Amino acid sequence: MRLLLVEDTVRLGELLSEGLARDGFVVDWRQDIEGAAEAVASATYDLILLDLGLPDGDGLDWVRTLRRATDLTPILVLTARGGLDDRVTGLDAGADDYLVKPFEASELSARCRAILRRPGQRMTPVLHVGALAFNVASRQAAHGDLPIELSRREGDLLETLMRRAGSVVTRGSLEESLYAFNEPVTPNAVEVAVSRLRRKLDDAGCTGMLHTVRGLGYLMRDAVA
Amino acid sequence: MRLLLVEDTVRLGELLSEGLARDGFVVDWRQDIEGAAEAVASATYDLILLDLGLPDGDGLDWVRTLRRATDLTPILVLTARGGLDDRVTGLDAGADDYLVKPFEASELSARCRAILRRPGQRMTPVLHVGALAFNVASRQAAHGDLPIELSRREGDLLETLMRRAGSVVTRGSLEESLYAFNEPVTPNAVEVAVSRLRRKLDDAGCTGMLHTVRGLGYLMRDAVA
DNA sequence: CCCCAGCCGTCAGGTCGCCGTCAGCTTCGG
DNA sequence: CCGAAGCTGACGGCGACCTGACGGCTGGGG
Repeated sequence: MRLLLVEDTVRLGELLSEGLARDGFVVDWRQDIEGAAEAVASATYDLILLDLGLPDGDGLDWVRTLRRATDLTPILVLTARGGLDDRVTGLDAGADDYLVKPFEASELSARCRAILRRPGQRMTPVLHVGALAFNVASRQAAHGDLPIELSRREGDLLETLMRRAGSVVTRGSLEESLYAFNEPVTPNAVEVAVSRLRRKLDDAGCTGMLHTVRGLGYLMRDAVA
Repeated sequence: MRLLLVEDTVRLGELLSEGLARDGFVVDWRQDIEGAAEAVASATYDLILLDLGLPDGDGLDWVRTLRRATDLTPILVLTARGGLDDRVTGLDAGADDYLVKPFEASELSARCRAILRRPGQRMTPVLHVGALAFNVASRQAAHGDLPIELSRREGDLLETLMRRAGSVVTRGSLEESLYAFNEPVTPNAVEVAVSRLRRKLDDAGCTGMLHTVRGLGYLMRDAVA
């Protein structure tokens, strides 16, 4: 789960980035609308956290721009203004939810999870591919009744692959969803992660579900002949 | 997906070419506007990556020229100048997006993917010819329900043939869409690729769809008696 | 604070599939 | 029946991918 945090206060930005990262999110942090627009153009986010009152423009205008461009990424607005009017304006502009400052980092994480879990959103609590299941909230995988212990990366990887089960996920695309821009990483990192995940799946009896598509990427699908 | 990279710095050009190639793009790299214009005249690109500040002219002028000639290939401008004015000028000239240096190769790839995925979809997700289908995104082919495993080249080849199904595609034209200029290749390479593709299609039951037109090229069409 | 354990990114060496080349064969037109 | 065009089996180099080993880092005890 990759988030874009747009917040101009350095102190707060750092704090929130850390808190969210600690809760397992991959976070890109930008400090103005220009930077945010750039980030959105370069990567796909599962959620955008947007502070209003940015130095280079009105955040809500940006929301409208995004929506006009048919970008449906959920947006959570963070603001000090808590009045009902502001709230309505925000939701009208196309935001999905509001969180009024001040709040705890942990509260923010919880709210993020809630939005991502929302009905109609992309997050089903439990993903299934054949006999393989992955509980997104608890980060637990299982093959039938047999639980599979996964590390954080392995879980993230499995999640993205399962979400796009049946189609090829490019290495670049995986890299994008596993790492923020400020985490430089060799291309090999993804291979290694896949290798380790594959081993655990195999050990659990899920053989032949995670395919390599040479020159393109990886493909998750139910083991069919 | 074939890209034209226009960048005069040798070091950077090499780096980006490699990075993009690694992410599955076919890349032609030119170092000046003259070379770029030449390339555009002789091949069709899915995206142009244009550095400004080239030795033989202003890149933005070239963009305007292209647009005036109704060439709508998406253009991503790479530049060190990040000011808002420059940005506006670039977009006004007809560029589709801006990426400010310095950036990572992986970031560039991501941006390319984002642009290519943009609405306006120049690309039908699934091509059909008779019972034969090819999913351009997942690079998977199928005859009815039976999936057909294709290598990268085979997929590229099938894609071009299916896109022009019903008309003869010359060997030269195939060569152009499969290979970048800097990949020297004997004419026989295409024949071999066709041969291998034909075998896989035959094995999957798609007999007699891929015809040879002696002296001209190849023709893909539904098998009719 | 130190130590230990697990995670994970890096590296290097090995394996293997892809595909371009070649050469010999087949097909086709005249 | 000849020559040119096209086909295809064999081969080999290259590079993508895999994986075991290593070590920096982090988080949790004690």
